[in-house]
Amino acid sequence: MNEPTKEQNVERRATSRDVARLAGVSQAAVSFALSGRDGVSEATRQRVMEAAAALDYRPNLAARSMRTQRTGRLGIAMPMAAFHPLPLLRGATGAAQEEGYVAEPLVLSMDHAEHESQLREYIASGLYEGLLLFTPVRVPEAAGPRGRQTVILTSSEFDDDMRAIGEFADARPVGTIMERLVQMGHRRFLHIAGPLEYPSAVARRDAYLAAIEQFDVASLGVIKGDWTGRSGLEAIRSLPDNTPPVAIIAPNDLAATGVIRGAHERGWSIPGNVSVSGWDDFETSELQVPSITTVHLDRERLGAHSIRRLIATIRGKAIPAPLTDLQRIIWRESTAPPE
Amino acid sequence: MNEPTKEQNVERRATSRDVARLAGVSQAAVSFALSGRDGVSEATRQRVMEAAAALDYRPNLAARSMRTQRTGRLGIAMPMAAFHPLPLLRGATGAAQEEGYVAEPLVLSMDHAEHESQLREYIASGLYEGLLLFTPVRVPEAAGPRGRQTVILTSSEFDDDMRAIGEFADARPVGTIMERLVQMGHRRFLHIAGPLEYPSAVARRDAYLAAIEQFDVASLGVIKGDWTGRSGLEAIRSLPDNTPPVAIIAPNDLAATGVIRGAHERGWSIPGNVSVSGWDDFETSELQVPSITTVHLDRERLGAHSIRRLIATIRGKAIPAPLTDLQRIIWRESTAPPE
DNA sequence: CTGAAAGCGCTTACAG
DNA sequence: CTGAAAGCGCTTACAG
Repeated sequence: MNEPTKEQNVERRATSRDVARLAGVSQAAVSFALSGRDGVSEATRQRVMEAAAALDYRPNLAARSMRTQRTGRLGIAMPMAAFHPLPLLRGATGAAQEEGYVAEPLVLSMDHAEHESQLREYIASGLYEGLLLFTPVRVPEAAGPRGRQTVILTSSEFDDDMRAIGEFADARPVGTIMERLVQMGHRRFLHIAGPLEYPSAVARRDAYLAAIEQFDVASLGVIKGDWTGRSGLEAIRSLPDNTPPVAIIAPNDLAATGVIRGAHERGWSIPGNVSVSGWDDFETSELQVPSITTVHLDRERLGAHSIRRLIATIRGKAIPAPLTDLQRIIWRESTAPPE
Repeated sequence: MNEPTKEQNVERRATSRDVARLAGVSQAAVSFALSGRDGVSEATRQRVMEAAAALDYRPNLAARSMRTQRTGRLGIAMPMAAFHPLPLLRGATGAAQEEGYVAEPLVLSMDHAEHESQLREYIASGLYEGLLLFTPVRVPEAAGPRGRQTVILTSSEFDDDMRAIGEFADARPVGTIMERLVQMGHRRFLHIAGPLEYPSAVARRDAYLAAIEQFDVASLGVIKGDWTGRSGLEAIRSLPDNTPPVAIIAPNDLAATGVIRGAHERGWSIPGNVSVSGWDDFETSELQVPSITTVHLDRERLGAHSIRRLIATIRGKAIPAPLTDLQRIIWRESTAPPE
């Protein structure tokens, strides 16, 4: 541990005082100019900007945080099993930075049962002004430190947000996929649902049931799964031997991969006897045999939008308009007319 | 923007002063007791601990950072294309927290050419005491702010670290896999290498070549790939029609998936005509048909160890002993005796 | 529009 | 072993 005063000898990072000195103005003027506040002449603002650039000045976040009583930090809670978290994180951190925040992922354990206590701890730490939750956990109100609330946005709110575009906006690709499959000649469907704690899983199941009704086709059932590949495999194993050709709507590409394996086990051809669609567009999905029809999600935009929504909530400003065209269906070999 | 003094009215988070008051000691005693430093009696220490617990006291990190002139932040730079980043992040953040640091991922763009400038920016920001680099980028010395160095640990150092266990420790599974394949009857091998900017790709290629020599078998070549599935697909397409049964060592499961698709295209059976091994143990790998023989990596332990190594370097302390048993070969359907 | 000053919460050298 | 004090760099109310 060095004594800080010693380090004064070393060349140190420029402070707002240094900028003020170089620009020939007061430290207050620097602060006002840099934050874009009124009360400083254009000429002064200009000189401050130049001085700041010349010194490569960057505000000390710790000092700002202490003075403003805000941490400037946002947490993004996601279960360790999350798929493709990096694009979402990149979108989120980029959008956060534009607004002067730092966003960091809070990786929750594999065991879903531990999520609530982990989240409580993050809230209690008081480190985060806001939390984005990509796990369906009920968080206690006012679990934060006394006197400072942590703003929490849950994935169900995103789902609601997306749904706002139209009915089942988030799950709309389900209907679109089924419509096309019906056009191909499919008359029998099966849905493997995700865990129903996830609003997105509920929305997709509801979209599935709505499409069954709308297109007047048969549903062989809705099997409750859990996003895993095993749930897809088990679903196929549970079908009777005399199952006729069927189109399966799986909750993601992993479960779809399990479905394909299960069909192989039973000697059913894909897509001849069984068509299957996934969700998420894994990197392997376009290469597997058969390649998997899936729904691609623009995670980077979703991350950026979610953070902007969180920041708007923190600041009490208007919520940004919901995103459109976030999802895209990719047709591949795992779906075809029934034989 | 609220005026901070107003918030004094609201119930606020306990400070070290509050703890001192409750424990009936000085603020200095609280600081000393909590940091475990000498110069405070056991009885005092006890009272401080109790008071801190009663008030749910947590030190204000911004204030500490300002006083100590340290940010307490570590960055983990990883390309957006990284596989399974969350377990590694969880291991890293957990280990960082134990040492009083906060570790955050810095997600670099898809375009490798941008990595260097992105890293320069992170270093120049002065926000990070240390950086862990999971991208093979040469970073300029002393790119950090004047007077405070950012400690940087690159993935090549991890590779070196792992290799310290024995020759090619990191790549040792390559030799083990090939030995077993030779025992199965394989005499012809092919290696698809990862991009050779990655020390791990070089190590695996070298391990491959060493095994070819050691077991006195034929190598059909080393094809330079880039971790993508396409590189596996292209590798197969480039082989002549009369290619005899061969065992392929792919750089990861994604490339192995490409190999399998390529073999299908050409009408070659897997694993009859072509055996293939991957690396990384994707979630889909055990479910694909055929399931993929692979190398599983304990990313959580790797993340924790890498961070401990970084912190030890920052503090000028002894580097922790290298990890063993970080990798595990998983034998699956994609490898079998040649037909 | 500017300058001088206060204070966020912490750690640590210093005097007792 | 304790207490009083300084100071990290910032933002902002206040007086001019």
